[in-house]
Amino acid sequence: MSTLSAAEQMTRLRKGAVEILTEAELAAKLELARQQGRPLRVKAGFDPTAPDLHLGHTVLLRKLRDFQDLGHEVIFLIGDFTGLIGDPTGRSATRPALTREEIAANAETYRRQVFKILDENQTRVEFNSAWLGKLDAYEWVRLCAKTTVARMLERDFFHERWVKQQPISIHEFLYPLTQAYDSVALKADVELGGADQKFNLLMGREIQQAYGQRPQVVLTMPLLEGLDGVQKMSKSLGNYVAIAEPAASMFTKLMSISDELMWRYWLLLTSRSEAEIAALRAAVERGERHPMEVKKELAERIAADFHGAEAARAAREEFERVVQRKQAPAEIEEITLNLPAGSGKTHLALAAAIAQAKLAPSRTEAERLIKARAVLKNEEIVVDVSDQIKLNEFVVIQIGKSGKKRLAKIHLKSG
RNA sequence: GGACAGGUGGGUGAGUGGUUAAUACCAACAGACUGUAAAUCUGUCGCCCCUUGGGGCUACGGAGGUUCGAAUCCUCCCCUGUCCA
Repeated sequence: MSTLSAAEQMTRLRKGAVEILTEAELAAKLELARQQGRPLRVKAGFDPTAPDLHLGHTVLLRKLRDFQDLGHEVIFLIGDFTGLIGDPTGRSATRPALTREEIAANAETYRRQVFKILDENQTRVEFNSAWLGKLDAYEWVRLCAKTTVARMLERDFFHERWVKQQPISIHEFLYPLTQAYDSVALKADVELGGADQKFNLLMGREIQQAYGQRPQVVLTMPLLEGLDGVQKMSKSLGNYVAIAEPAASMFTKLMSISDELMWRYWLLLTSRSEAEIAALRAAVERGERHPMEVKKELAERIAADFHGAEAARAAREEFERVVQRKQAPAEIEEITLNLPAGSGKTHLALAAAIAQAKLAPSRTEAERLIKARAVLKNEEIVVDVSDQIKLNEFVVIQIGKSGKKRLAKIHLKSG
């Protein structure tokens, strides 16, 4: 247990949080925990729908880590049962339910990734099917009886869909209800979630009380904006940085964020205190620090969290060499393409080669890129749409600007 | 169970028999610019084949039908919503 006072703990826990409902209750729980030497049970649920975690997920994980550092018990709850329902949050349409096999595979992927942030020794991993799967019909009805349809329709996205005459399936109402029941089953003292989870988290408080428990404290974290700085980071929008991706790619992507967004990332993705970040920002505004340098430091820190300081440093150097000085990268992927045997062909259209090498999604798209003067062959812009590669030729193909370019060395062979 | 409305390309959403691979906006991709950006401007934005121009194929919930020709008309089916019970 931490020896820090409740007030000192609060300072750390408040950093970056959107809301704490209520702060007074949390302070009281922290104080009680300290006196009794009993850590708080801090719960956060994860939908096993996204097999790859990205930086957006780490905002919450980092806050859980804060609790761990203060000596509290973190319950990493994998919603394998609720995954069968499909969380309707943020969707205007019903989300397809996952199969048991998909959920199991995704849950495993989660486990492998979260301990880059969380301390494995202080983390209890639970699956909510353990208790939800055992509820019988009688108990389900009793659970459903603890809230009302009107209460459900208060939730913004249900309300929106209701007003817009869009479908709402009954089982979607079960999602907040089951998530709330998880808190009952775990006797959670605190539950963390994204700001969009507020309704579900508050439902937990109500249902806990209905089952005669002390309500959990709700702590919500912001949804991290994606690389575009506007929409929340998500895989489907393509504006994300995955935890599992290579350091160099992480670094490059992070360098592409706007200067304004950089401060959000400093706040939510690093352990720097709010005071330190404010000082850094002031220095940039006074012109003492160059935003690019500060952004590099940010990118390097984040890359280091997942790949270590050395790899992060290398990623930075690679970025400086390849993107800033436009020099060739250390390694170029080599792709070998085969001409059909016996076809008698001695060359392949460049556009076709690009498509086959998966540097572009289709040949049509590859031709468009050539027409847009975005394709470089051996460092020269390709002007001819019908350019070709000869048999046994090696060519270095580069598409797009150095920052997000696709690069490969293509070797055409007879197969 | 009855009455009515609707299902279009990644998204929103036009289009009611042919000049529609399908208006517009957003997203996406590329080029210019730059501090690596962001913003802005420009171009592209179904797939395949030959190729600086053209050809073919697939597409407007699903299956049939009418027609020289259908996203557009007809029939049946599936899905969604509203009102009534």
